[in-house]
Amino acid sequence: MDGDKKQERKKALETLTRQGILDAVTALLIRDGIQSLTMDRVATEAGVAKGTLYVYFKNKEEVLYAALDASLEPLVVELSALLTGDSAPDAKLEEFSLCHLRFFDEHQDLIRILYYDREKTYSEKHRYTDERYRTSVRQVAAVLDEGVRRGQFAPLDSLKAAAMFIEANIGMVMQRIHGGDYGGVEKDAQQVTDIFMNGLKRRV
Amino acid sequence: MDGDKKQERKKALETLTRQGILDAVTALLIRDGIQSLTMDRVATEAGVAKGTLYVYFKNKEEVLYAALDASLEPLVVELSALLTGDSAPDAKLEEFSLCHLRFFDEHQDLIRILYYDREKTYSEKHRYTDERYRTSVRQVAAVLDEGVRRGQFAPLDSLKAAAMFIEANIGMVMQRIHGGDYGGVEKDAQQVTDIFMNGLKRRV
Amino acid sequence: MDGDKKQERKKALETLTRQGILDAVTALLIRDGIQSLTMDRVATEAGVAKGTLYVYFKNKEEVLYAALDASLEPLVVELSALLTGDSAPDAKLEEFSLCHLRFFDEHQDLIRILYYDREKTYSEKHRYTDERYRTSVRQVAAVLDEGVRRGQFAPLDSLKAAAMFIEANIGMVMQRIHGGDYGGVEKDAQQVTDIFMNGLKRRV
Amino acid sequence: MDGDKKQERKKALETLTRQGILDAVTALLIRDGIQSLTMDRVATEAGVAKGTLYVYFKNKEEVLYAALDASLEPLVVELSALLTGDSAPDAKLEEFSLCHLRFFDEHQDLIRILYYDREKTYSEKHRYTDERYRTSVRQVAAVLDEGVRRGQFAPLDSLKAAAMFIEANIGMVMQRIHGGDYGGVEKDAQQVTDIFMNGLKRRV
DNA sequence: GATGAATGAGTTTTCATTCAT
DNA sequence: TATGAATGAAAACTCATTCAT
Repeated sequence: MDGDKKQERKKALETLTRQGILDAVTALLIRDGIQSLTMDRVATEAGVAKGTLYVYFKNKEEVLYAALDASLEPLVVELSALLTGDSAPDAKLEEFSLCHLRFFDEHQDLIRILYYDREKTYSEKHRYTDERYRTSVRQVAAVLDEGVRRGQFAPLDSLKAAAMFIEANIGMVMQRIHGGDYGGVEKDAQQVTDIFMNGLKRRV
Repeated sequence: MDGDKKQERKKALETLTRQGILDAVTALLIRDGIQSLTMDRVATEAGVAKGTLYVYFKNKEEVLYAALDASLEPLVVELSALLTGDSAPDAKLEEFSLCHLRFFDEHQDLIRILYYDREKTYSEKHRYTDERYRTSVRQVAAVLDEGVRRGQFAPLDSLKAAAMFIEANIGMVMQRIHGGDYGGVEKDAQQVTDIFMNGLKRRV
Repeated sequence: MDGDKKQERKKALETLTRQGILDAVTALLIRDGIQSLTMDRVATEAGVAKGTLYVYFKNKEEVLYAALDASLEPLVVELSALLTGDSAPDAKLEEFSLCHLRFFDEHQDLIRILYYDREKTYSEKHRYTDERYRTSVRQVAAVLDEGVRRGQFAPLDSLKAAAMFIEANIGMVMQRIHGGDYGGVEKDAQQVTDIFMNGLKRRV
Repeated sequence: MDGDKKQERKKALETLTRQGILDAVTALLIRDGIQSLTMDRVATEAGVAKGTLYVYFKNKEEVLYAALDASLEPLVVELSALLTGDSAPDAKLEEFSLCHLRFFDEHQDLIRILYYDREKTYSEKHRYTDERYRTSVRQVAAVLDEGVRRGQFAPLDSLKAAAMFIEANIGMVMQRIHGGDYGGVEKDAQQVTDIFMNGLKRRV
């Protein structure tokens, strides 16, 4: 039967429009920032009518939410897999830095959206970005705790150290962006690792 | 002549109004965030007419800019003094952490304005907050360079490490806020210092 | 041949769809009022695609028109039959009240549609509801005229008295609804009849 | 001092704008009905900017509410005074009819707004019109009760009879409008009175 | 300087209707 | 016939800014 095929093609088309909208949002966000993001512009950029946006999304907030979600999904998934994997704690942190820097090396402009526009994007209920952030903090903290248990790291307040670590990575990314650095990710990841690994290490 | 006195009184009154407006902005910013800051509300909160705002400031952007400036001035001045002072590099970093944490311990809500609302606040030309941030990065980097020169710290990319350090401090503040921590600033500052000092230390 | 059968079945199905749409409209009208009636909701409620509505009806107005028509048809037919029947004028009025109250006792929510949403529903050309109302007025007026001719009622402006009578009945229904009365229709019909019969009666 | 004068003039001007808006709403309501009432048109009709509407009223609902309120205020006040006055019950009802007819004779178009657009105008919370209507019903019912107590009227369900009476008066107005009647108010009021007085009268 | 009424461009959102499949 | 994705005109509402007093 070709009913299935039709269904399939239809679904594909739908996804295409939806994705087109999300891409448009991301593009606009990167190009002009969140302040000047209007539904009008999104529609124009996506090449659809304004009304179409409301066919796929309930309101502006949802579009924004979905777009950020889609953009950051890969990073979130990768980091999460990495942190909850089987490697040793120090290896995990090293990987984390590398992964983080690599992602934003390829998607430099997303950092502005992710970290500069943090919180403001959403209404009070919807702090999704923040939730994602909190999850990262907790996962890193778990890794630190494991390191302490294994005697690799000195005892510490793991949640706070985790926040420090993550933010330090962000700082590194931002500094790279500001300095116009492209490439050389490994060296920078190394520096983060060096400082933190030594800083955390149990001192004998 | 009492022309002078009049002039004086006038000036004093003017300063009072101006300050009143800035205080209103800060209060509103802390209370409701940047999204819901309107000139209308500022005027109401300050107890002046809407038109008065435009007597003292060119436009909304300028009001916001001035208010943030006024709020963060003390911190900026203190950090700047500290970083460009005569202490040893490691002592400076330690002081920096302590000072940073202390300030946001007392003005917890300002961190949201300062770091979450970063960039979005201003138009392209006016990245004042960011400028202030860049200055801090440079100053910390200078301290690190000095530390390297003195052989206290291992060689490093000082700008990047500076960004890491500053962001790590911010991470600590945010974690404190999230955890609802009040007080105990010294212990947390100690953890930042511990990790970074050991991390930066020249290894023999 | 089964062409006929096919045709038949087709027609039956068509009628089913059509009726389903009308039922959906009535249900929505009763549930949420006319303000929130959208073609989208009608389609959803009826379980058909939005486009289908336009297969069976020219536009929203026609759907609404047809739905109200279908809902009120029974009452209109009954009242009309009653008023143009063979009973005596006073009996007719008595029956009218009873019938009117009974109908809206069973379909309480329709009164809102019928009398509150009167006129607003339609464009200038289409005052169908109103037309139906005018017909009722004329029919009741004819009954009154007959009563006058027979010497039962005192001479009067029959159209105006008819309007009064009909509206008085509506007033009774609304009061019943407002008071949350269910049942006891006969007693209330009796009061309408009592007042009007005595009021109209030729005084000797 | 002329500070007072200034204040006065200012207030007068404000009231003028406000009243101008309300007049515009009433005019549009009468001319085109409630369906086509848009804030845009109100602004144009009132000769002010759209934004000005929102300076004086919170939203569309409030404008509508205020306009109807202002239009019907005189009638409501007059009827209320009349019904709660010192006259005998039958005189009150007679006066009511006369007053009611007279008002709508002069403001024929308001009846459409008042009675056709009843309820639909407002959101669920705001049934002001309806509240006004309920008050009238109660006041008339009180008059009827008083008539019963005095032995002028036969015992009855006063609230329901009151609703009947009021609606009958509305029916009369609508019939007059439909018939294009102008003037002759007294005769029509007489008919309402005749029918109801005789209908209500205690029968011996 | 101080006021605050008035502005109007700009924004989000709705929804009846169309049309290619 | 039936679909439902797409449309776009129209509506409500916001708010920084101006300007006459």
